Amino acid sequence: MNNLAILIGPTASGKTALAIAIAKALNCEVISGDSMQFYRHMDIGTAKVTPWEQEGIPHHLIDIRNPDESYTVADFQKDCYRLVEEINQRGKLPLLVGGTALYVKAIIDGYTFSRETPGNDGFRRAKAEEAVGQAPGYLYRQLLAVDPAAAARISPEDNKRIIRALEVYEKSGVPLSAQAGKNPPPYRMVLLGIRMDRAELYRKIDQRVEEMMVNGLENEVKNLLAMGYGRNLKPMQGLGYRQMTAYLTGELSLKDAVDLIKRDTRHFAKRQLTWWRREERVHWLDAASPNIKEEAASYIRQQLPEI
RNA sequence: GCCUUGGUAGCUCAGUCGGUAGAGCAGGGGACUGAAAAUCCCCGUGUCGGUGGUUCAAUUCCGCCCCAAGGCA
Repeated sequence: MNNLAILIGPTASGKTALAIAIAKALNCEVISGDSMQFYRHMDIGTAKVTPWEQEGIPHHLIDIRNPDESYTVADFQKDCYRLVEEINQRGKLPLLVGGTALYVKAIIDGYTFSRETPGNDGFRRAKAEEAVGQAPGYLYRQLLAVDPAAAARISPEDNKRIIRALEVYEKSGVPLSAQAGKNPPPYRMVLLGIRMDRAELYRKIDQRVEEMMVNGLENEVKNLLAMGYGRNLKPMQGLGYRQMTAYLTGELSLKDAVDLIKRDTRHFAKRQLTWWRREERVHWLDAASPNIKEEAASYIRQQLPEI
């Protein structure tokens, strides 16, 4: 049976460093579960592990797409399952390190994505335009008609989810609610989470944003724009990139842009916490503990005795 | 020293023609199945600067005091 260790925690909580320590102690290869680190040329704003920091530990699913190439949860799930297999075959332990909770959940719960309906930008744009000028709830009423079960779980204001549900129905003929299920992989899994005092977390976030500025976030975004990667691309709407683009086009002062990055990152961290707060499978480690590395490694050893 | 304008939620401010007050932001909680660092939902009691007075009733009107900003000297 394949083993899989997973490390989760909000942004700036210290996942990267802890992952390296665990990997060295337990002979791991790291699989990145971060929806922004898939993209090349986006290093500073995503706080991507540098080659130096990797200390020779293999890292997967980093720098695998250009910013204008799509890479979805379903793609990730497929790649991650494959990697878990391969790494186990090498006699090593895969360590999934995730900031993007949806992606990690897709792995550990085995989300079953609808087969024939990958995202279709054309459809989405057309749907969004169709709703312009219509009464509120226009798209939601369409969804109620074709997939009431999905509609019941989606807010009438949440147009992105409404459009996706309509997309699945119209492209496949099968309601989203009838396709979305779970099929967890038969792995022996250990799930570790980093817990940090909220005020401390927010201080770390502010500090990290300042460091990104010193490290040249502005130039990184300038280069992306110069390469032709515009603000409409998904990864360019990520934290740091969106606000810096607004600064570079003169819509924000530098100070306002930096303040917004900090604020939006705090909001993001808060949302990340919501995903895991009541997840009983997580074994929480205190970020303030001086022995966190040893605690992490020994917990994994204890849960996966045969590694 | 005098004049003016302010002092209301953590911040910026609105408001009460006298019946103890509400927005935005911050902050908190939640949802999440092919955009997810995205998207969306819910949560507002605070000596209304202090102190006297008028009044059945003052955060609101009046006096004095304190603080801040601007102006005149």
